[in-house]
Amino acid sequence: MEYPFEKIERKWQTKWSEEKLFQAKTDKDKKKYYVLSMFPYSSGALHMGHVSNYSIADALTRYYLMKGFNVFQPMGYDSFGLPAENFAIVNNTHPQTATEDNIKIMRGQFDRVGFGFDWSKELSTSRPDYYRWNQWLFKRFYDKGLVVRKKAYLNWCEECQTVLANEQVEDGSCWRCDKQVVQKEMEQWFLKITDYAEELLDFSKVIDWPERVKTMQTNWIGKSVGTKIHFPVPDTDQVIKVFTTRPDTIFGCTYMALPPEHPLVVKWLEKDKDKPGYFNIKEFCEKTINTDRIERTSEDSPKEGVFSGHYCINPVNKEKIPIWITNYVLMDYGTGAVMAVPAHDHRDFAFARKYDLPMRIVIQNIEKDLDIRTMQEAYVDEGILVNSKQFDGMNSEASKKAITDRMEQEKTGEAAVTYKLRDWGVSRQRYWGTPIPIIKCDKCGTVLVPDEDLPVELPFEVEVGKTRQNPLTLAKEWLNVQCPSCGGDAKRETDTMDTFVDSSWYYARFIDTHNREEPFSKQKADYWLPVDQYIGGIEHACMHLMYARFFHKVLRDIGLLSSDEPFARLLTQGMVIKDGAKMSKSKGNVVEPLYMIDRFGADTCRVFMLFASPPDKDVDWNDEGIMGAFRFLNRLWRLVDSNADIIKQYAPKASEVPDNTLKDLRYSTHFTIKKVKEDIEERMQFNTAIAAIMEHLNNVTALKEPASLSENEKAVFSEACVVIPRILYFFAPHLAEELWEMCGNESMVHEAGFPEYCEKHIQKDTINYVIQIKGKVRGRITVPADTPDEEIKKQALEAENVGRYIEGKNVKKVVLVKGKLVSIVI
RNA sequence: GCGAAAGUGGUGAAAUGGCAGACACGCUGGAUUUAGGAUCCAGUGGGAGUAAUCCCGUGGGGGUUCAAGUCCCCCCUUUCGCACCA
Repeated sequence: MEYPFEKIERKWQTKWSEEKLFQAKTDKDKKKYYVLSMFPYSSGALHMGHVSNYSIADALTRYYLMKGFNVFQPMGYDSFGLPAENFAIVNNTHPQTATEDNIKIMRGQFDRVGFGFDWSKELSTSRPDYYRWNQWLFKRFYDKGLVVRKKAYLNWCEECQTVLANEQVEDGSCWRCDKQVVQKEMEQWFLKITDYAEELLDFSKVIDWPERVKTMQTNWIGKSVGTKIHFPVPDTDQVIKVFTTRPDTIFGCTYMALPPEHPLVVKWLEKDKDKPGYFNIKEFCEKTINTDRIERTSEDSPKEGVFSGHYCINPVNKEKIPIWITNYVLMDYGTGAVMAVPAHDHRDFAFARKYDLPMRIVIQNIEKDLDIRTMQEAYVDEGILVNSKQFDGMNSEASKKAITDRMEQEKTGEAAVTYKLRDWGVSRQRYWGTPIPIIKCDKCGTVLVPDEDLPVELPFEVEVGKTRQNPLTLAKEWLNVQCPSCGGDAKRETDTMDTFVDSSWYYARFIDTHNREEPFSKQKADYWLPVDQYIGGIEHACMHLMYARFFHKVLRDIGLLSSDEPFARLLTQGMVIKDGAKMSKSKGNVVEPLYMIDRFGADTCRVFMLFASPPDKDVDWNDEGIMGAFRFLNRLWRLVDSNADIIKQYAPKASEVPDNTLKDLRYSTHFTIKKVKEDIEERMQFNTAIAAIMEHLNNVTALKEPASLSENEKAVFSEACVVIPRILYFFAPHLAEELWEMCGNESMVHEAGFPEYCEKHIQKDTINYVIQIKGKVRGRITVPADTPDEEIKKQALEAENVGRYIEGKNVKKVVLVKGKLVSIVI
């Protein structure tokens, strides 16, 4: 009843594996196509999102394989990280054991779906032969000055007991466990991604990335161009530098705003103990620093502050202005100081009104004169300068440059650029990650582990989860080492690397997984990279994808490869949705891929996932929907199964048959080839390609009793059937191979290549024209394809049902759209 | 608040400015019996009509055009991202 998918799928999976079909070899004479799906976390189970993602990638892999490309589609596991450690704690096992077990399970599941992965290049980031190169690269970054150790206020997750990068904080909560993140001052290792901020803004070297992702990264990097202005503190050698995008408002600056973390404020807190108001200031600073970051930086939290008792000098007019300590200035943006211009900035306005600080209008609105006494809000738009001495009368735009130029001459300021992007803190206070290859020696300070001592392996014998502490700090044998420099007693760095380091260059390791001498050979990198098509979820737009671009550029700059970008084309695939929500255990709407494969086969699952919606949109899973895909494959099976003899005998003869035999079916055959090719290559839209194949199958099965056809007709029928495996291969590869064999072929489908269509079979000799009158369809005619334009128009005017609309009316114009319609204007 | 994307039948969705709803699900009626989540046939946006045919219809309102789901302007809704960024 149902086609024997289980037997078929096992048979062809074995065959592909035996033939090493997907094992890629570096071959300069062949055009390469590197397809990569974001590798999964080693959770131990594939979910529908994976099946959807990998079905897209596999379709492309097999399509380009058929087209004769040297395709490469590797797979591996992102296997370091907190969940494994937490799992191990709960289940009283070891993260390594749990991870390796999970990988075995997942590999088994992958095999069931039959994806064309090159398993000879498999990697797993938690294995020393991978993470030793994390350490090696960390050292190269260090040598280049891209690793720094800084003290900073960092996002700390109490639940996970670790620091998080800004990118890993979502709405103030940990991206892993959802617990509120707190601020904690710590010393950390940072990678200087900000050194590459400018280049990361440049997307000219990628071929095709979604605009959305480019915009998200651009906003995240947050470049702004402005001026740095120096405000000296009288009677000291202190200078407060501020960054502003509005130097045109400098004459309106009536106070200086500093955050409590500002070094000057910290200094004052130490030495001003006897000054009046000290207690107040100290209390305010402590309260503000301890306020939750989200609460403090939320736009609608009230602006508060306290006068510091100190003043500074506005360099343009030498005015003495008070310095306020405030809760609305951030230490880690710009210079950590703001020149407050209440008349022209919303925040400063609110603050000045609250504390009754002076305001001065220096930008006049061209349309409506501003008046301090009546202003309800700051005027933040640009305008004409007033109260600005020699700059009066200039417009904002011109004055920005003029004022900055003047400051540069007087050495009181300079043009400057700042970014929102912060350096990437990579230290994690947890066990299950790459050890940072650093030794701390009391005598020599920070010493790098020599290359020949890499990898620094994670000690296996640790007490994971016994305390809240990082187990590495308790692993005495591992922790205590000799300093490589002086030979004295020293200790290892116990922080491990953020797992995003692992995924920042794995696409490059894949091309040379087993290289023991270097992370990958440059020669191979220059052939295989960049990845031609990268596929994964949008959630990585500002994290993984940006880190990987950063890494790639550094790899280039240290001479390991030559390309500028890691991923030439990026597809962000949608999520799998069920009952209006993302599948998740907590919602109880999870569909297990293995259950579906058991019931309907891997091919049906793939076809359904690809058919349900275009790849970049969410897929709506519904249990009825998959039946449609299953019925389609069954109908196809029955067609070939019951006509195999005819197809075997007559398929080779199709090209010799007169063109007019079963013309419509022939048209369907060749048109479908064209449609599938264009949908994949030009639009990467698999749902319409599959719909076209379904439609073609409907056309073929509309022909009843093929056995009673004439010889020529049998040949055309056979051609129509035998083409299907070749255009279905990348969606339902197992069934396609089987059908192809049933049709009498000994080769595998990809060897036959993607079929060519014949232009002459998709030419129609009669054409249907729609006749529109005032934009509405009022009739139709069928004319021979070679009918002259004038004749078509003439016939259109005479057509049935048209007469009653144009009778007695003046026909002003007749528009002919060749091959489509005639529009009559009356 | 700022920015981006989207809004089409009962459902998932199709439509280089050119017949809106391909393909599929679901549903209705019929055939068949092997009673399976089977197969086959017919129908299926709303309304009027025996029918030919006609009217209405792509979130709402304007506009451009012989012709608009598609292009332009305004508005509404939803989703996503950013959010005191000086």
